[in-house]
Amino acid sequence: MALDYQKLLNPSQAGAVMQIEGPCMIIAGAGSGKTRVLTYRIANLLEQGVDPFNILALTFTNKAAKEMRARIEKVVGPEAKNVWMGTFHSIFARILRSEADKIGYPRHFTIYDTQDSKTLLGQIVKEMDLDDKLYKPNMVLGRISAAKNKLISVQQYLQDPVIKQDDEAALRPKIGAIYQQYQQRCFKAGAMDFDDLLFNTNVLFKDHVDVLNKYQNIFKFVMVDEYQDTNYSQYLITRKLAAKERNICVVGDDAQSIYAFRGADITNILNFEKDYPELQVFKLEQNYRSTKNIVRAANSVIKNNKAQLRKDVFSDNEEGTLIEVLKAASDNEEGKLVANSIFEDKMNHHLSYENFAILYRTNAQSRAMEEALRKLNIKYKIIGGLSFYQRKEIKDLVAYLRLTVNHNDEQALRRVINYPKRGIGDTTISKLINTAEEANHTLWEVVSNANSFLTTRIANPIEGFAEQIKSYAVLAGKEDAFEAAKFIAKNSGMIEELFTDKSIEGLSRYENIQELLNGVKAFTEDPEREDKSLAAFLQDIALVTDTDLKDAKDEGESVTLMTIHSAKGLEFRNVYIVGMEENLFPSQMMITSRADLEEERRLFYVAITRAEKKLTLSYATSRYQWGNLRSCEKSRFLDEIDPQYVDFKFSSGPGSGSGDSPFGHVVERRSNLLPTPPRKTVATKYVAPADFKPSDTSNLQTGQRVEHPKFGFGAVTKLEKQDGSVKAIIQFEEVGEKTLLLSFAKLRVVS
DNA sequence: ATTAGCTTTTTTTTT
DNA sequence: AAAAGCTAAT
Repeated sequence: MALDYQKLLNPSQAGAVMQIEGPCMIIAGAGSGKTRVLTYRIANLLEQGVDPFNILALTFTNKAAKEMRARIEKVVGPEAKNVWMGTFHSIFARILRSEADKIGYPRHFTIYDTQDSKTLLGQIVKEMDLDDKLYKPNMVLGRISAAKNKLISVQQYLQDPVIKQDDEAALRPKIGAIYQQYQQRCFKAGAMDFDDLLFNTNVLFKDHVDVLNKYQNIFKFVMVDEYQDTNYSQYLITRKLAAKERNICVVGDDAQSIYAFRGADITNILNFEKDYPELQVFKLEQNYRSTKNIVRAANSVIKNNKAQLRKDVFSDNEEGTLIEVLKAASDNEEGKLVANSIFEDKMNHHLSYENFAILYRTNAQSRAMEEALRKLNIKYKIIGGLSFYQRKEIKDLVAYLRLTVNHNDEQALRRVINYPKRGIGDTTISKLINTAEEANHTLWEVVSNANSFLTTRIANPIEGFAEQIKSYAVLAGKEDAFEAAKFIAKNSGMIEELFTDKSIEGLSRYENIQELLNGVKAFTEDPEREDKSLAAFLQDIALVTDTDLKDAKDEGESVTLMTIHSAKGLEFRNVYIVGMEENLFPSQMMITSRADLEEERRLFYVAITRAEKKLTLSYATSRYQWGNLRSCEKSRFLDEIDPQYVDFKFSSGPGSGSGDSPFGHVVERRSNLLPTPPRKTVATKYVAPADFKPSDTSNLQTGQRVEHPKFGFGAVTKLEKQDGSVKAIIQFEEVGEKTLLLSFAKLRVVS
């Protein structure tokens, strides 16, 4: 049963789907059906008889991979399961595991997360007696990471005169030495950080041509989604893999490149044609997601960027409503306005909370939103933020598991060697590390033979600990991940430690451990999983982020809260972008260079184009930062939107940063809507008339005239009883029809 | 070696 | 506001 792609797709989409051999680039504007094209393209490959095992599809998030797999499965059936699909990191981690011995790593190497890397760097800086104010882990890691993403090895780093000059000019000449030490320590611990996964894949392909050959023959068709976000290291991997067959198809949108901070290099997409002169290019310019207003507004914003591929994204959808801008007096006020607006829209348009998303630049902004939503009893879910796997208690237990699988995992060992308390303090640990360093042993070798290095008094608890870990390893070799993890949690004393802590946090920590064990159980009970070992479980979670995790246990209808970065690739009917303020969005750290500012603008573009029907932007004129109130200016990005697509009625118009237009003094929308606004020059928080008192509305009748502190005067047109609560539909003079819940609408009956 | 209580620092974004 | 780091007392 062949699919009729011409019918299912528009001409450029169909073109991209039908073109299966040779290099191909799809420039896909936001909402242009990119996933659809990728899905059908793979379906088409399978239909043409390509073996699914010969297709490699690299996506940016696990979630995107999962989604695409599900969609392909719908079209072509279970064969889709065999397509190699995943993130760069997860696919190449898998390959590195099976080829690990070729580059001198253990098969069960640990993947250090960012926290592990930073901790290790901190430790190294301390050991090297360097100034920890000068060599902050964040900064050093950034430098090392940037080097790795450009495939600059330790040796090259130390030899390069330009790098040397740069570091010296920044008064940080020792970065190279730290890099060297860091790599050695990771290697000895049998650990790779995120960047190593890609770096070492390159090493593997460079030093072992036979291995490269093998994978070139496996991956006859290579596809890369979100190509604009790849870095040099990723670029080279795909180029090498595709060198033989030259069947490479990349999909991207330069306007949505938002990961430069992670080494993404936009020139990868801009220069793709140089590598493949026979390249075929398809442009998807029709947006099927959003209204005309939203698409045009987004275009008017991105126009301000200098560096970009020209394309014209357009929409044939309805005109749609104008973009609304809300101005609030504080971050909490902003939360209230947004929560109210969501509630009203849901009621007035009979929507589900699933239709709403609140997007922000930084995770810290979620708090004000959460509070406001909770007050209105609106359910919400937060994507990202502090991930489950970053919680202390989870990291502790995972450290035990990691250490069980890889005894040399230094960070895991240091984390749990004295948790729960075993009387092994900092001095002892330093001693162990020094001994390891001097004798050129790994930390584990010293720990498991403590008696030959230290006095029995101190050595005994240490060897006891080592014996414990060894026994876990024996167990893990026999039992599945769940049995092993359960035993380790109990035997290590962690369960007891947390159970005795009766504080609220202690309780939630205990529950989190249970939750993790449930996760392990689900893992081992998954019938599609062949390898149920503890090692396999750890591989599985090392690269899982919260963004991927959450929707697994969705609890009913709820508003989605997340950063704009996490929102990439998603869409919602109504979108709120909050915190539209200078120094927040664009971020303070991104306003000093043109390139950075342009990335922020692309981020704003991504945010706008998540919305299907309605977009609301909000900002606050003051905000709490580190415990004290700071005043804020509205974002320059607001003024970059072509004003014809914006409804400023609840805010000051464009160009008036400090509110000197006739309506500039309006502080928030309520005050503007009062029938006779007692306008004051000073901002007041609640601007309902001072004498406003809500009446008892339990006997409210249809037809009665009422006053509402926000909406002004109106008449009740209908009353609806609905499981205990009463909804009133009221025709207001100023703002039209609204549906309000009597239980918390403040109404005054006008007699 | 451990802990309580104090001071300092921290907020970009994610695989 | 909260977490992490530090000092002094046990």
